[in-house]
Amino acid sequence: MKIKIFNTLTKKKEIFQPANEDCVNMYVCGPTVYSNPHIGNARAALIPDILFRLLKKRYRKVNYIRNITDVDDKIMDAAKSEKKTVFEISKKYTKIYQQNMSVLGLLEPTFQPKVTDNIPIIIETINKIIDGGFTYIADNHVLFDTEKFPDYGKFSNRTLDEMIDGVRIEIASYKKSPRDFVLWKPSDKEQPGWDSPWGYGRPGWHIECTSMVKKIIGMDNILDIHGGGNDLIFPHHENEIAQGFCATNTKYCNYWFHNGIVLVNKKKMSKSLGNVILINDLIKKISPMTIRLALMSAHYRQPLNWSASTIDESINLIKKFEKIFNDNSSINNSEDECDELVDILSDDLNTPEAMTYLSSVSKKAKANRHDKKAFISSCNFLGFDFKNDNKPVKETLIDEVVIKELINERNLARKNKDFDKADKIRQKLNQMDIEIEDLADRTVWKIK
RNA sequence: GGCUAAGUGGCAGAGUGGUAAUGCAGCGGCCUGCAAAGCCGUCAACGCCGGUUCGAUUCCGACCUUAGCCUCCA
Repeated sequence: MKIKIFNTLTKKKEIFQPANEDCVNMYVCGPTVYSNPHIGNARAALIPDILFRLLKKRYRKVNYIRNITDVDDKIMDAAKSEKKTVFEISKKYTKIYQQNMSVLGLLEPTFQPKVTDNIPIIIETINKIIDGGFTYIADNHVLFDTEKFPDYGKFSNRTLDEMIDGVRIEIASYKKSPRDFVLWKPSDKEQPGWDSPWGYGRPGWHIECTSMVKKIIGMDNILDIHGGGNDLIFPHHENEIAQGFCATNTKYCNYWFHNGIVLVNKKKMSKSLGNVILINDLIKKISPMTIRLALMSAHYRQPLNWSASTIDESINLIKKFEKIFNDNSSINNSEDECDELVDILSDDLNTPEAMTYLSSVSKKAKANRHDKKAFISSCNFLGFDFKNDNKPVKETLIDEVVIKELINERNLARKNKDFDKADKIRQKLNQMDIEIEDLADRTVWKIK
């Protein structure tokens, strides 16, 4: 089984070959914990989740690292506006993030390092970069000198001239070049900070990832895979590559993958447009597995347009899957008959094709045991969990007793051939957002 | 302005050097008190202009359009 993945570094689809067959290391940029996670955060976590599952199938040991950035100016701003400490804010949103991801059926990463737990290694990494002569100090900041790294810009395919064309950037006066970036910056007494060789301060934006990678995989080892949203290609990952190389004088990472962003009404989500969709809001309306499926409906490198029809189609499909899954729940829950699915996913995580496959095998599942097993084990592999409460949160607010009484009343009316009354009751249930379905021997209901 | 990705039926979305999956919606039918679900059948598409080729939707080039990045961003 060969896993192919599009490598942003080479701009080609490549066969994945880890540095060490016995242990694969993958790092993915996790959230900065300053607000509620949105559907874009979910996509950025779900794609590596699928890749993680695939890698685990193939390799004995996989270290999946997803960081938590818990020091950042945005967190400081949030603390101010919520009138809480930075620590309270980061703790609160870390918890919500992890809960949200777990509800969506994501596996826990092997490591979830926090920046605040890793200040010593960050200082050590900065020291190595300084020792290599790639930095300068200005206005109490330690800055990375991009002039000293000739490959700077290669990854994101940018030159200084192009960037100056952008002109919208306000360049900090202490920078020698606009593209230089901060490794360490000073904090005042009110701000979070740590003592360092360069005074009391805190790490810049990019250095934490590089440092935590190196801490976990070892300073001189090359990372196999690094992922993140494609809006991180520049400057974040460009800067990581520069730092990562300059800290150890070795290649930083072999394979880079980037997921496309989530669009809402064909526009990127942003607070200013007011179109940010939070996981917490979404799970009130639609089930977690519906969200999971919707996020897989587009190929990961394409933008995913989130719209009413995206949701409707996912709801329809997941209903079918759930029904067939539950009808066959006696079949064991292993993942050992999902070879076809694994083949599909091995080709650059083709999740839309995987959904097509699931759809077709779900139809055949009624007829024969082999397809039943393939369907169940494919669902398991993809993390579709219908056993737990796969229901929108609003469902818990509904009074089951009342509904059951109405259904009984209606069935009595049907028995007496009083169809007028039966239809009226169905109408009433409809108004309560309850949809009913008459089966041969009973009536089932669900939330619309 | 520069860079990147993409443009496939009503919508979503695979895929391919020899005219193209699948899902939703639509239409017709079976089933049903009626619905729903299910099943069967069915209509319908490769942005535009050139080039390469026996042949291109697929390769190459120009153009148009859309989105993203170039500033914090998943």
